[in-house]
Amino acid sequence: MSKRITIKEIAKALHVSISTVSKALNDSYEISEETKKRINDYAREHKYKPNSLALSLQNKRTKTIGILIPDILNHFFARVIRGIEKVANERGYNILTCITNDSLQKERDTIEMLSNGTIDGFIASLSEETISEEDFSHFTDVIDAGTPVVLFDRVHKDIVCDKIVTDNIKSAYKATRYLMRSNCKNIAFISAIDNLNVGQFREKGYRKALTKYDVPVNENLMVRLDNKLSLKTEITKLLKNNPEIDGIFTVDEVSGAVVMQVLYEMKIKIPDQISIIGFTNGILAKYSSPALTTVNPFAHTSGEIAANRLIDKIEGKIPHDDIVTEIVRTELIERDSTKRLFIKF
Amino acid sequence: MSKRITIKEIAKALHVSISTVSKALNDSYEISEETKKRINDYAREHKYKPNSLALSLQNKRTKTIGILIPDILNHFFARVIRGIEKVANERGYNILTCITNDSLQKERDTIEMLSNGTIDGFIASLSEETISEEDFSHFTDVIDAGTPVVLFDRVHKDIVCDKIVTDNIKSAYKATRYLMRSNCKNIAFISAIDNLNVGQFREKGYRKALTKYDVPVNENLMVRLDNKLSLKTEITKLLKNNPEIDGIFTVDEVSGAVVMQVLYEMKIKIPDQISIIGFTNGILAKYSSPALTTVNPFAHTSGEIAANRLIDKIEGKIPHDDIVTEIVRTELIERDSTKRLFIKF
DNA sequence: ATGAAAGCGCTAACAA
DNA sequence: TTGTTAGCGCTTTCAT
Repeated sequence: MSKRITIKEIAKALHVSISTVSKALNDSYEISEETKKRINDYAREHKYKPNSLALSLQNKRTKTIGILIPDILNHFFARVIRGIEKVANERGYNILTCITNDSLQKERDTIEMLSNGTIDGFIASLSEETISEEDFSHFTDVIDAGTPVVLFDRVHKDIVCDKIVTDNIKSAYKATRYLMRSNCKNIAFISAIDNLNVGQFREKGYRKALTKYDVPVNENLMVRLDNKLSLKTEITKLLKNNPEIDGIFTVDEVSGAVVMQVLYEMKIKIPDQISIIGFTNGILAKYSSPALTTVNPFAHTSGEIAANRLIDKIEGKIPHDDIVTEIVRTELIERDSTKRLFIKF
Repeated sequence: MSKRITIKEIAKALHVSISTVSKALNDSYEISEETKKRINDYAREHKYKPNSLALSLQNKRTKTIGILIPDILNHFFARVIRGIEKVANERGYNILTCITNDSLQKERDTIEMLSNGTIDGFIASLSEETISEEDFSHFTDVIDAGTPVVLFDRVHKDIVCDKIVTDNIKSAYKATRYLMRSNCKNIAFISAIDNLNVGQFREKGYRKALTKYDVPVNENLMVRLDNKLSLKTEITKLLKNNPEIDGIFTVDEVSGAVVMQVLYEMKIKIPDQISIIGFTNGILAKYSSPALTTVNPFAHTSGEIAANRLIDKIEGKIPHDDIVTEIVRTELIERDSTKRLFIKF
């Protein structure tokens, strides 16, 4: 790799000892201004860069944090990464992004691979498989070993660590209520993430809102899938079989878009005939036709919070046993797939 | 950080020397089977993991590659990362993802930060600012220092290194030709990336196709912007002023979606009245209503090629001065925003 | 077959 | 104010 100059070479060139150079470079009070200047000048001139590996080996910290996300094509995760990246950067940390591809094995391997001094801590969102298999030993192991871990979005109660989650129930509740207030009487529920607890929380919020306003929950109006494979078919079926539907709440990014595609094909007018609210404020929502009203989960903020929390732990600013679950609020972004309301949301 | 067991501790516990342990763990022929077994058993039992920092310091290689991308929310880049991640992983490398946010300074800082032993090589796509400022010293410096660099998508001729690029001219040519073959007579061109060379190549392809088929280029039918700020306004203006438009070729992901939004608002039928072909096969294209016919740049493949190339260089399988520019072909994905053609594309 | 010692690049306690 | 030395965790000659 690069033929960089080392402290040793500077020492030799300037006829001083290695430690003098080290101290001078670190602006130690022990070294005379004159020597400091000589050394620093020489260092600058020869583009000296401390070897971070050696530093890390010494300090027992690498100033990098490992991020584990199930999928980088998911807009929510991508935004979270951005948030993490931002504060990591501000606080002098690098991020090491790893994609688990929703595989338990990959998640395990990655953690294994990185917890040998490569990273100071993890920020992770659990893979689908991990959640369904309920195997968390790889996480509990590193946590037990003293590595700080912050989980976000897809978390699990059996993993004891800091967590950053979206206020799923409440946002789903509000979204559903919004549809009711805009006069929808038959509100469908569509999920392609029924296998994830976040999906179930959103369902809970949906049910809660209906119940609260004395609307009986109609199970026929609910599509609950574990993936997007049969999404289009199921949605089409739902709409064909239930022409009374006048509102739809979708709990994942893709479902919203697919609903709009089906409605487009069926030539159903949005929001005149059917109103839609989606979840996740990604490009899909923003750039759809019409633009989709959606719950915005503040992904960027979540990332920032997670990073700050983790770094605080790493740097010992927060004791290890101080464990919290932070709930990040959401907002509803009103666009053109719902009728405008003039009462406060 | 984690209180892992070290080679030294194993040595002490088993009353052997450090080097014996090291050799045993590396399955050296010098060590007796019996000792090896004792040591390996003990290591396994105590979950010994070699400290990768120490290894890297020793070997002068870290087995991590740094990725620099302008924006993670861009679907193309996200897919490239996936491709890189895949082969990196297969070949035992980690990836360190850094987002430059299209800032020259950030790009410079990141390279600076990582080229001190943290990474073995870079895979990068230039930031907008870097391209417009034409300041590449940070790249040439690391390249001169011997660090392998592979550039992809947004590259520049003044940086001498391996490059992986999409066949922009040809794909734009084909897309435009496709529109002509589907009987479009007045094909508009829309770009929100006029500041990038990739955008200009696509424009070149568009012009080339028209010229080739003796259609005069009408500059009034071209919208060329440096960003998406006024995109919607300009597109609306374009369509209002030029009702003869019956085909649109957009060269970036967002433009395609915005065109569809405008068309939706203007109640223009796709593809009956206007056909559209977009660029970048992201979710936006796949899930729009109607689904967008688009040029698919094989982002994942590009990532794989870049990673393989870089690792080959790192591992010395390819000499440093063997420099290539790999052109990755594209495909046209026919969906519902264009009329079906029955002649081969 | 095993171990002592040097060294990767750096810091820091201690000596001078 | 400057230098010596040990050590971070590991590999690798070179003895033994």
